[in-house]
Amino acid sequence: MSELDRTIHEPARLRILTILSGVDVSDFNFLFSTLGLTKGNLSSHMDKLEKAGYVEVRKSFNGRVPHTEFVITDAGRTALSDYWREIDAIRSLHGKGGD
Amino acid sequence: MSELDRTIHEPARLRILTILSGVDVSDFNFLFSTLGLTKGNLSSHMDKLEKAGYVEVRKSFNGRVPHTEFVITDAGRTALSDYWREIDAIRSLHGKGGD
DNA sequence: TCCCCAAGGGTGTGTTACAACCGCTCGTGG
DNA sequence: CCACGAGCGGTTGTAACACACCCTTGGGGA
Repeated sequence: MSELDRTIHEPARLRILTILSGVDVSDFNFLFSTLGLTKGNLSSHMDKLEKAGYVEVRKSFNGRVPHTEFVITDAGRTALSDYWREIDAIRSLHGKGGD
Repeated sequence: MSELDRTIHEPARLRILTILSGVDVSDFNFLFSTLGLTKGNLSSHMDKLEKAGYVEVRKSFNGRVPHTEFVITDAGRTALSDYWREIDAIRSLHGKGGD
């Protein structure tokens, strides 16, 4: 009965990871405006994802303006697809006998 | 950006509701042994599901032995399928542009 | 030139919510 | 009288989210 990965299960992070799994790279502002989180909140979610090893954070400079980009890691991809597998497993609990 | 129903999103309750959606009726002991939760924990989850109107609790007596059964309500079924719809929506965020 | 403000990208704090566990209870059957 | 079914209540710990604030840079106006 492997438990769902709580790092991923949180809706905000699930959205983030799923988005990242579909693009090569995404920047702070895109996620910020897409997700409707506060910057602080987004920042701490990204922090958590980075600490879990699911995303790589790339800080660059556009001239002198800091620019933060995020890339999903292999571990992140793996964890995400495991997560979806788990979700599907739960979904298919529908139909078990139990009376 | 409708938010996921947190009542359902909790893994234990997601499993419970999904199981209930596939059987006519399920009793306390079945869920207890299936899910591997403590009784107190299971009880409080069921309480939350009942308060949300997602399950109906049927307390009967087998002779004099209390027997508790749970049935998913229409509201529960609706909320659950909405939930799966939402999950699918998130899942399909995969593929949005954002560079 | 100086001033001020906005925007990018955060940090730190506090509140609120809630999951999970434990111990207790209360009734019943053996 | 002991165990079991079923559940309640309290506690603990953690986490999300908001909010307020910070620092830096770029740009506009007087």
